[in-house]
Amino acid sequence: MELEKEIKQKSFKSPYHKLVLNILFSASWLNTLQNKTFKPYGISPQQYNILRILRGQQGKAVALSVLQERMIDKMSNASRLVDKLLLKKMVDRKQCPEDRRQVEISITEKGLDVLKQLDDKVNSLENSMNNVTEKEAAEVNRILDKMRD
Amino acid sequence: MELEKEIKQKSFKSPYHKLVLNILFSASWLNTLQNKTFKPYGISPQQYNILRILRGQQGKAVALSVLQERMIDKMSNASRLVDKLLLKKMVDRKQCPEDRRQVEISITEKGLDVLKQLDDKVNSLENSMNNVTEKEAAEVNRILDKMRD
DNA sequence: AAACATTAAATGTATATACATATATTTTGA
DNA sequence: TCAAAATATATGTATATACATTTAATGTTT
Repeated sequence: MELEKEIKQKSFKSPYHKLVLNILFSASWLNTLQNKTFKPYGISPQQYNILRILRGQQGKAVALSVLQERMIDKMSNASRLVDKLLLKKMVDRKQCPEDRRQVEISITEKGLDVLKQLDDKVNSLENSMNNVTEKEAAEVNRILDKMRD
Repeated sequence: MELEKEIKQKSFKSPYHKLVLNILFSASWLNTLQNKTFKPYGISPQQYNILRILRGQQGKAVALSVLQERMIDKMSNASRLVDKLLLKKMVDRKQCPEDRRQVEISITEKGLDVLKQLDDKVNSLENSMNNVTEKEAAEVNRILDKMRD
């Protein structure tokens, strides 16, 4: 739906102004969808993000700092998010023997299982955007990448 | 910068998958910029959003529910955000006599003054996206609006 | 008009975010 | 080699978000 209607604003002072609001609004919209998807499994979007990064490591443990730099939201607190996942036994954490400042995080069977159950739902979330063509998606990606230069 | 580099991911399983991450990442990026811009004035991006909506009313007071439906982030708690702005004397709040359930919020001189000081900085934030053309911005707007249908 | 439903806003609570500061360990270099 | 700098993570704190529940006022129905 047009952003104008979503936030009841008649017009924007420039396409750039609308762009800023549109990105923020769309992210909030996606976040709400994700929250609803993940909630039944007791995790948040950022916790899901961490589990996805860990699964991408094929069972290998990675330092917390690696998680930090790969997360979508760099400002979120990886240390405490890992705490939460640890309580839910979805990740393991152990001190790294070579450098005892570091901790190494890996995903557990339970974590993998939760991700597996979520895979279909996450896919259908992405498929629900099928009114956008692949070409259009790629175009937005190109422009957003450029915007952040 | 390419999202692939920003979150150190080699590739994405589809342009749609990248699109979701790109919107979330770009929103977080914008949010960080906004936080830095607003912080010296003691307000958050959502509080700024409320002040902007109120300024758009030409001094007229509006019900809290009007703020709610015009905010970018519908999930944020307008009631408590108004509390914070009230403490900083940037808005006024009074009970509506016709319907005492409602409260009417309006922006104060101090609120207008803060916005005025911020106008230039917000403009230059938008101008910093000048590597995106107007046409490209409009194209992204069109596609995001369609995505949320 | 009394009972019930609806609406507007406030509040409670758990979690997350933003950012500053602290702690522990390793690295560097005088 | 030992003090200082750098690094990795954890913690503290204020605010914000997500969402359920509560409170107060108004509307509706019979």
